[in-house]
Amino acid sequence: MESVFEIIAEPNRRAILSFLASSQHSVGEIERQLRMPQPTVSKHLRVLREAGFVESTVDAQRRVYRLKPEPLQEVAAWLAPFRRFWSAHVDALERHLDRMDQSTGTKRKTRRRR
Amino acid sequence: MESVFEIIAEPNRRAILSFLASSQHSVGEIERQLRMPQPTVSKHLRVLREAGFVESTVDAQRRVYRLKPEPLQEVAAWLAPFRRFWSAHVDALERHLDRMDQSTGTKRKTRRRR
DNA sequence: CCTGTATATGCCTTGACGCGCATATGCTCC
DNA sequence: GGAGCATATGCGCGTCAAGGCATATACAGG
Repeated sequence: MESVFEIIAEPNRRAILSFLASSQHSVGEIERQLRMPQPTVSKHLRVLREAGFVESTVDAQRRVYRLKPEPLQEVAAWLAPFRRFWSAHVDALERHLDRMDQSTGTKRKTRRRR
Repeated sequence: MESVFEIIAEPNRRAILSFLASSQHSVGEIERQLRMPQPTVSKHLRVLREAGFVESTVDAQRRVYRLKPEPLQEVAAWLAPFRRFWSAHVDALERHLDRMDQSTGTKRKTRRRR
């Protein structure tokens, strides 16, 4: 689990990050908001913390987690070179994002009959 | 292998994408440039193709692959909400990226100053 | 057709990771 | 200092994806 990309490959971790984007939260708040078992939350937070995505401060028995920007900026940095490329394709994107809201079924049937 | 994030979690696939960002290339060119076995290249290209990251056209026996923008834009879309949050932390980023230059092989030559 | 080249696919093994569950650690307050 | 809450960690299991290798398909030219 070294690269930032592997870290954000996990849906629950992305959910945690998005939740923390609004403001900082305790473990319990994350647990309730995202409806995942507490050990799961703690484990993901550990991964995120060790990768530098979040940091925590202690408030009595609670631990409050907040975002750290660097790793996500690293993702953005990798993404940047592609931006030039897609400026030409802007409207194709909008159609794409619209389409994939409900369909997660990524099954393509490239049967070539003619 | 459903989400775009899992797709780009694989280093070889990111390498292929980055290579294709410059221009389109055949499978053999990718194979030689990135020095990976041909079946590996084909398998990753299959994944990328089915996820909509690339498309191919046939040129005699060759298959020429080129980028499609939508999935990467999807990543950018997920990343967008965090951007507001970073703006405060800009210089912390530069330090971070500077530090990880030699570990990841990402090229960066930004000089910090104060 | 047959050979060589370019690309794709199938099978197998291996290793990593996420989860559930139980349990441990830590802190607060009475 | 003991009870109770908040969070962390250890363990075992199932799953799934990546790599290596062999092989299959497709196409071009002699």
